[in-house]
Amino acid sequence: MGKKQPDSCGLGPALEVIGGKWKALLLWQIHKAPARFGELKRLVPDISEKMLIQQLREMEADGIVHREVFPEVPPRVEYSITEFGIELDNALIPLARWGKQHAGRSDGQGHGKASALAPQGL
Amino acid sequence: MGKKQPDSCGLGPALEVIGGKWKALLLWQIHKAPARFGELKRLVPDISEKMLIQQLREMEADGIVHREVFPEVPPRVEYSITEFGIELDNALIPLARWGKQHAGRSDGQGHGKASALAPQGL
DNA sequence: TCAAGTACCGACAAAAATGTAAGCCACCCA
DNA sequence: TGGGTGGCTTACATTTTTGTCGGTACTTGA
Repeated sequence: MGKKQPDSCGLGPALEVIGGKWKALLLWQIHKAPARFGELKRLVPDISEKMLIQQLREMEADGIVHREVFPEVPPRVEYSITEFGIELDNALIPLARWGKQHAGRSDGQGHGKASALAPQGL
Repeated sequence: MGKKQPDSCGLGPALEVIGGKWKALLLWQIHKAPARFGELKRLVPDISEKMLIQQLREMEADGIVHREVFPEVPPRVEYSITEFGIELDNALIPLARWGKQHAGRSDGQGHGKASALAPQGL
């Protein structure tokens, strides 16, 4: 256990970092422009606050977004993409392109399991 | 609902196709060489037969792998990668590279949720 | 006849991811 | 004093995903 198999590519770590229902979308938004909590909430209306904060925290822990608190009044927290996040974003471009090109083959629904992993407008 | 948001990249469809715990690993194996059911079971020992067949079926439905039955005795079923699958594979290369390069920053564990999405030796 | 191999199917259950709803704290405005 | 905003936190429930285990149909070999 914990042992890597000899034939491993780097997809495991990568999918851990952008996998799930929201991360890619959030990275995409934050990449377009830094945004504050409430702003992201508006940009991605279907996400719950719990998920939003949770994903943001994980992305911060993974070093792909940066969180900055401005001790103003009213309080302001801004999330921005890091260098590391930009690299990830670039690495995602070909994949996004593939998805875009070939979206809509057996589209509409895939095979009845379209909700938990990456739905929305990604 | 079901309406696409104006600012959508192609990651949604793509992540539906290779997201989850096993698909990337399976695609990776099948890409290296066509393989039969039992062979894949041996190559990816931790997957259950149910998951194996389920993922293979979905990947077949998504057009990234091809399933061919040889009416021999004993029966033989071979899974191979399609053109479409190869394109996906290529689109995954940068992501894999990113993951490989940066695996092991806060590694060992990410943030306590390392099992369901892409674990193993990807 | 019995065991073993191949490629599955399907009921059920555990685990993981996501959602809901309520509340907290600090501050402003009226 | 009450209500509103911003950025959260927490407990609990639901949905999705994955796993376990047993069974099927066929055939070869002992």
